[in-house]
Amino acid sequence: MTLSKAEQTRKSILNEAMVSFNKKGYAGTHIRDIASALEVTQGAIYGHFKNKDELALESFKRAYGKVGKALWDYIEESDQAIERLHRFVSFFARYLDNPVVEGGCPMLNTAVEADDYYTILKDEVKVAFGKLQRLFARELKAGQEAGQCRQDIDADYYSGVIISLIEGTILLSRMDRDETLMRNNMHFMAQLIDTQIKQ
Amino acid sequence: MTLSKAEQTRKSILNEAMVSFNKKGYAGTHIRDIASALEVTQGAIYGHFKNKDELALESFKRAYGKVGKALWDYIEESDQAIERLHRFVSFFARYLDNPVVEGGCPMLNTAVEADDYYTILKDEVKVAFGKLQRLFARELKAGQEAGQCRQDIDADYYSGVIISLIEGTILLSRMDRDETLMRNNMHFMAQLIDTQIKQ
DNA sequence: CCCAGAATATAACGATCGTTATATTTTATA
DNA sequence: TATAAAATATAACGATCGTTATATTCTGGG
Repeated sequence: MTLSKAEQTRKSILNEAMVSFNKKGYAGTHIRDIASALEVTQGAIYGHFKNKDELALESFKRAYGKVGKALWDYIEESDQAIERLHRFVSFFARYLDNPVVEGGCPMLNTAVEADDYYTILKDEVKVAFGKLQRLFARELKAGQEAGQCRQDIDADYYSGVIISLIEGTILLSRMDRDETLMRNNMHFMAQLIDTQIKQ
Repeated sequence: MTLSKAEQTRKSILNEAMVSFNKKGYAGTHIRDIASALEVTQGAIYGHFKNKDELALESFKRAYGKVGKALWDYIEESDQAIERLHRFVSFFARYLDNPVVEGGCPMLNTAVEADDYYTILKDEVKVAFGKLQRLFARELKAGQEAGQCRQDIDADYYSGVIISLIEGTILLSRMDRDETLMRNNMHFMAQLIDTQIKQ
């Protein structure tokens, strides 16, 4: 499992690019900056990636893959349906001070910039959001089957609400670095789980 | 109130810039594109605005000013507290197909890109979000004074939840142009007002 | 209607962008 | 350890960026 020299280079490029794209966006990220930050040349980058588009796409995939894995690992620490839903939500509280990828939520950041133009990137963002929504819905349905969640509620409905509220909260709370909004909204979602979802 | 020739030019530049910044962001917007779209020269633009930063700032102010005015006009059509809260929320349903400014919510778009770098722009976004949050909270408090909203709830708490959920919903629903999420979340917020806020 | 001053056009600057052709160095293997 | 191939460095390309100095055109008050 030891990486070759070239694979290490590729990985370090991808890591640097991932952070840069997440912090500065597509248009604000420049190949030269990534190269000089790593003390390699632009030629080295183009040896590993066809062009900026491919680098951006791979960077985003890596970014949301990291988020998904960290989220899943956190959820998996419990095997109780309600607790797992609480963990799904509270996981994102860390996005204020210590996001999985520097610069905040990659899906949020990429969604905004990719919206009208970069079609390939936008399609990948849709995939990522789809996975996230299905993940919460699946957990809720599992809770229903386990008799711990109400049977008369629509899992997809609540999944959409929760994901929207999480992303909105990350956006707003990052603006003024005040913990109040994050804490309030986390409390609201916890209440929502206990009063409307919990059996 | 008739505008001079020069004032008309300035206004048309600002309008074009406002849309471009809202659709393509700061880094993705170029002075040349604005000039050629209006069939004026770059010199004309620099005659009216000091530089790109000033143009971006003025554009954002104009953009969220438009949003605020349209929102306020819509709310003002009713004088019943609960109805006004419902209008506050439902106003943003239009952001799917017909946003106030082409390209979606200016606050959402600008917040993401301005987050880590463009300090002046970020400060203005904070001002805009602050106004929006205070507006909802003020309406809720008015409802409390009128005896139409519960006395034991915190207006600022619910204001933060609602604004976050609105912005998250705009983000998510714009991704796949599916009306379902927008409709679901609008329904959720309406329920929230009727069951937790309404007296 | 004239003409000073404002508005706009022209043209170019230096910097920087993404990308590529080619030279050099390094790596992995025989 | 020799060597072909892979990885990386060098250097430059054309395009485009924000900005500005200057020339020209237009506008509104006398």
